[in-house]
Amino acid sequence: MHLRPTSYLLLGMLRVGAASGYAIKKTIEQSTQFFCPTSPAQVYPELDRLEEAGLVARRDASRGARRRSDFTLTADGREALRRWLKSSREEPMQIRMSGMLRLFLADALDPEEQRELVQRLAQRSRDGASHLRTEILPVAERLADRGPRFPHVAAQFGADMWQFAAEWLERLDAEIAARGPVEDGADGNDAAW
Amino acid sequence: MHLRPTSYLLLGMLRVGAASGYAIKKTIEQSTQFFCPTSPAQVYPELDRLEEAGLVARRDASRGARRRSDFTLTADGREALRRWLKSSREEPMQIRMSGMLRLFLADALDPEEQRELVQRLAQRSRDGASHLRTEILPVAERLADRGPRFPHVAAQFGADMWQFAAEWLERLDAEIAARGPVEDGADGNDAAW
DNA sequence: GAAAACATGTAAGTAGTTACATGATTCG
DNA sequence: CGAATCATGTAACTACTTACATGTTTTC
Repeated sequence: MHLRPTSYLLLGMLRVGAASGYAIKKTIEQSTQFFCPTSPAQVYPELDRLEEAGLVARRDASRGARRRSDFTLTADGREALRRWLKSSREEPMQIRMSGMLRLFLADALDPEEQRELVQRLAQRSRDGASHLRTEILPVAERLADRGPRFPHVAAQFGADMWQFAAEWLERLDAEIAARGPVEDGADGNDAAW
Repeated sequence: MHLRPTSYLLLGMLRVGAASGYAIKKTIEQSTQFFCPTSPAQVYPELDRLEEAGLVARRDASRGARRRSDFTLTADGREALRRWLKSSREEPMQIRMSGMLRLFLADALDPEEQRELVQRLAQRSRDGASHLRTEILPVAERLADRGPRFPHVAAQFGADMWQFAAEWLERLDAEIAARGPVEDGADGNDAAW
C-alpha cells in the first residue's frame, strides 16, 4: 500500500502518545498544522487504511455507550516510519508560503499599494512567528521534557523562518519607500518575457 | 465565478507578456514552480474558465495547420487581479517546506540517523537556494530590466529563505553533534502528550 | 440544564496530479 | 530524417476540504 506524508504524520503522532483519532486531530492543531495541514476528515479514513495495512493496531476503548478506538503502532508501523525517515527520496523542493504569489504579482499595483501589500505580508509573518512562539512552542517544550524533542525543534525552526521572512519584508518595504516616486513606467502589458 | 490563486497566477502571467497557454506553462516552470506548483493540465482548462468569465480574451493565433490561441487580459481581468492583490483576506498562514515533517518526526531515529537526516535536509536547502540563484534569478533579472520587478524580488526572497533554512539546519546538526552520545531514553512509546 | 468539548464519522465537492494522446514544426 | 520542442488538450485518479450528521460526556 502506498503511504503518503499524512500517513507518516499519523504514525508519528501515535509514536509520541496520541492514542485516538480525536487525540491525533487535536495534536495536529497544536503542532503540525502550520506546515502540514490535515483536516479531521482525513484522520479517520487514514487510520482505517493503516490498520488494514497492519501498521497500527486498534483496540476498543469505548466507555459506556461512547464508541472510541485507541491505536498503537505495530512493529511494522514503527519500521515503516523509520524507513521513510531514513530514505533519501524526498519530496520535490518547495517552499510554499501564503503571500509569495501576491508578492510575485505585485507589479500590477501602484507603488503605494505595493508598500501596503508588503507591509501586510510582513505583519502576517510577524503574526506567524508570534503564533508559533506563544501557542505551539510551549506545548512542544513540555513535550520535550518528557521525551520527543523534535516537535520543539520544528516549531522553533518555523518561528525563526517566519521571523526571517518578516524582517526581509520590512527591509523590502524600506527599499520601496527609499526608491521614491515611480520611475517605473512598465504598467501596461509590455510583452517582456 | 470563484477564482483561485492559480487563476490569479495566470492573469499575472498574461499581464507580463506570456500570451499562450504553452508560454504560461513554460514561464511557470522558470519562475513560480518553487512556491506555487502548477501542472500543464491545470493551465488550459483554467484559461477556458477565465475566458468564459470575461477576464481574458482569446485570439486565434494558429499558424498553418497548427492550432494555437493567444490570450490577453481584459479590463475586467486586470481589475480582478488588482482587487485580489489589494484585498487583505489572505490565505491561512502556512509555511510548507518539504522536509519539515521529517524533522518533526525525527525522534523515531537514533542520533546518528538524526544527524544524517538533518544534513540531508540542509543539503537540499542549499540546493534550493542555488537552484533559485542560478536558474530562476537570472531570468527574473532580465525581466526586471524591461519592467516587472517583483518576479525578481520573489526569487530573491525564495533564495534567501532557502539559504536561511540551510544555515539553520547546519547549526542544528552541530548542536546534535555537540550533545554527544544519547542521554535521551525516550525511544519507546511513552505517552507524553 | 445549557454549553462546551469529546468522539467519530460521511457526503459532496474542489484542486491538482500523472500519464497519455495528438500532431506540427524546427533544428542539427 | 530523427529528435527535440512546440502546442493543446483529455481521462483517470489522488488528495484534500468543507460542511454536515450524530450522539456523549463533562463542566459551569
